[in-house]
Amino acid sequence: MQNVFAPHDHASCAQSALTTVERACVERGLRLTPIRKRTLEILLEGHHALGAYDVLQKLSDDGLADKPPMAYRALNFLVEHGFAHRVERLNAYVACAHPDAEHTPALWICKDCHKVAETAQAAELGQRLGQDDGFSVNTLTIEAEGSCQQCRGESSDD
Amino acid sequence: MQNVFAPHDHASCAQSALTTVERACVERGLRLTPIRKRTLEILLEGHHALGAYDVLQKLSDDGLADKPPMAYRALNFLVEHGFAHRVERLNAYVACAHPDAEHTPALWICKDCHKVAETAQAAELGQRLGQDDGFSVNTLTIEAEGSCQQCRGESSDD
DNA sequence: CGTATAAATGTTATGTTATAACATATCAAT
DNA sequence: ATTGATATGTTATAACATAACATTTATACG
Repeated sequence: MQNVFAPHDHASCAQSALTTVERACVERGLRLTPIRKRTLEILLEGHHALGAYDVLQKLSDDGLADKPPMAYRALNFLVEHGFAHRVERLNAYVACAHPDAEHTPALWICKDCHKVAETAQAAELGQRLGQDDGFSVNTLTIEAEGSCQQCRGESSDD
Repeated sequence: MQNVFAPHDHASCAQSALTTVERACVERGLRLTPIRKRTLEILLEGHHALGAYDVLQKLSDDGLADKPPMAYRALNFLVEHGFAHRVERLNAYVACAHPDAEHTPALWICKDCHKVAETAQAAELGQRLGQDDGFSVNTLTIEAEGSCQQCRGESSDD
């Protein structure tokens, strides 16, 4: 699931993510309008974080949107519902593949291939860290920059 | 140390942080120039994150700097040397009080009082989280937004 | 001392990211 | 069909950040 850094059948990877989101929207009564759907597709083209203006450019190429608020609204919709994540370190956005309810991802940003991976184990972590100091966590951001195994050309037991 | 949310003698808190940084600069051969020193003092005025332009305004009031790059350069100096941290979630900057070598802080942003606290336990955490997936972490960002004990008006065993 | 060189500051201009505010259109329920 | 909520269209501007180059100041060393 989470090794987006490794070679994989990306077409089916993206397709399955899209299908999952489509289903989730039906289930939850959310409207995956053309702009929103296309925005998700754009993010799903690769495991890279895209800036809002990159997305806007592509939406514009498709004749779907041509002004910043349009892209931001679509991106915010996706982020709000957990279909995409904002990468704070990059001021950019990346598609999410598990649109199941709330989740607090940890994001792994490879400085070499610029792909961004996601793992899910961060939620209780924040609660736990905060607890010691009486801090009640609403949202937690965990982002690491470094290099993925593939870019380091190393074997798994390095 | 880390409970900046609780009432405390802030004048001495800020003074001691400044002194520590001054010493560290001498030790490490760094130049704490007037702009840099004043920038740190500005950040130390409270435990709040300030935007670069907020800092710039204050520097300008003091006749020390009046153009964006000046503020950014001073802030970047402080961040590079661990005397301040950038809060990614806020695009803002907060003073650090332990200028001892490298450290990866976890930042706690109270949405009510807007103070930002820092704890230090995050470094190995990143390594550990990454290890499972063969990701080699260079830098780690951990930021939580929520509410501090003081703002919740709760006792410590809530 | 004086001059070379590195570091810091000064300045212009512009690039990049994001939202406020308000108008219009579309959808969904009665 | 009317209404109310949601989404989109549009203008304008706010907020954050840096590239590129000129000038000044500090420091090192002959």
